[in-house]
Amino acid sequence: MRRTKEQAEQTRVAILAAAEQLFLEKGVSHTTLEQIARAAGVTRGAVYWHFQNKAHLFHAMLDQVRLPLEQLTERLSGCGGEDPLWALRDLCVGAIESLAQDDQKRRIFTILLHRCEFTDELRETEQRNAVFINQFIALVEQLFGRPGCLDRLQDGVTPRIGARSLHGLLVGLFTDWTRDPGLFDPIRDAAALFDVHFRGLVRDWPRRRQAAPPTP
Amino acid sequence: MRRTKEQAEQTRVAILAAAEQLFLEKGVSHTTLEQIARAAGVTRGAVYWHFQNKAHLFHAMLDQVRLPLEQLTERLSGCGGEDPLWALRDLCVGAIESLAQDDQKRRIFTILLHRCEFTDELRETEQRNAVFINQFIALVEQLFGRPGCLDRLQDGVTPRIGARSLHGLLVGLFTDWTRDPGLFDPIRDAAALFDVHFRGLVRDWPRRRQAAPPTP
DNA sequence: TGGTTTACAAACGTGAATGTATGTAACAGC
DNA sequence: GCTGTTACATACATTCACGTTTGTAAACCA
Repeated sequence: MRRTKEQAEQTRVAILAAAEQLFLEKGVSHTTLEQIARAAGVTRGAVYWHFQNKAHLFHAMLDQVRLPLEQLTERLSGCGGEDPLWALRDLCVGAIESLAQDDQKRRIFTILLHRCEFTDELRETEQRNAVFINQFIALVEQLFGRPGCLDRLQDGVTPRIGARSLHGLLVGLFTDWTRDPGLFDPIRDAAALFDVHFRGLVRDWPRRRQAAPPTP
Repeated sequence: MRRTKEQAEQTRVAILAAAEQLFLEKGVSHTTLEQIARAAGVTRGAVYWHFQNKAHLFHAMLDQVRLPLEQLTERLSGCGGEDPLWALRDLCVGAIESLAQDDQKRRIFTILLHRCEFTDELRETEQRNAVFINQFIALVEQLFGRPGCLDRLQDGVTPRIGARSLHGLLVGLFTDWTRDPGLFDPIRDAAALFDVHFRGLVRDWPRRRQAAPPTP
């Protein structure tokens, strides 16, 4: 019984959703395509029609969340008139907060950090991941090196060290919270968790964001 | 051809070493006991004699590094006459530095962070891991709350937030460096990476460790 | 409206990994 | 020196997941 194009797309997302759930519960390599198909209400035939194999399915799943994330990061390099250090801080805080608000993001990051092994078959996914991370670090490092920022860094903090420590904190908080969502409350605590670090990075880091200067 | 007791122990460590190497290369669930056995120069019979199954083998492998780690952490709660904040800082720096010095530790942590999925069969391992992490966080939180420390924390930094952010940084640096050992040099950079954070945590964090007061 | 292609379902063949059961030679104790 | 046990090797049975192939009804198009 052939479906219409919309129905086909519907089963595609059903497969993706089922995979997401099962990967989260049982781990990527312990989840079989048969289980995914059954959970999506189809057979393995449908899975193999929409995706080449499990690795491609996994890749497609990650794309749902990586693409918007990359856009968000690129926005930093533009960074209009406002303080780029505050923009960076807001980006970090927002990233943690969004974990609590966006259930799909939470699931997918939990899978990425705790439920998959980066081995040969996922090597390509790992590479793209590494590229994104390196771009982020390079961007932050370059941001810290800007004339308006560099002189605001604490003594002894180089752009290189600052970028790497900040990314470490970001990744660590992602890892910790996805492992145990009870460890802290993203909405309430994210700002404080990063402000600790920014106070170590930036001289005279304000305790609270000062009001924006009135735009004439 | 039965072996003597020492020889038997020798094959046991050979199996553990082979598993360590293969888990690192191919991921835990993508490594078969047959491959481990061949790499160790034995057959699956030997593996099943020494270990109940792959999960128990994995568990035994982790014990090689977790047990000394737990001792190290517990030493913090004692924390003799010296400044407990500096002791904590040294513990963190030393943890990162030891990654570069101890190859086995580096391999096992890489496996833990990037080459295994915490699923049903490793649930027990995951639990013990979580217990250790929670103990570490609780210990740091309690340390920050001590009379001699609490008043040295920066305004707005609670023991709760301080402990969680510090652990986040620690985990993130582990994760980042095991993913890409070229990202920074543990020996050269570990101190700077943590000092950024400690400056955000503690008031008047010294740029360099001042000489210890002369012991009378 | 008839042929073509789509979107799957069902069936097939295959290799591989697991756990267990059995065999066996040598060590360790008496 | 005999025996029970150890430290494995070998053989076996079973299950399971994968990839491919074939079948098919319905949608899409001319």
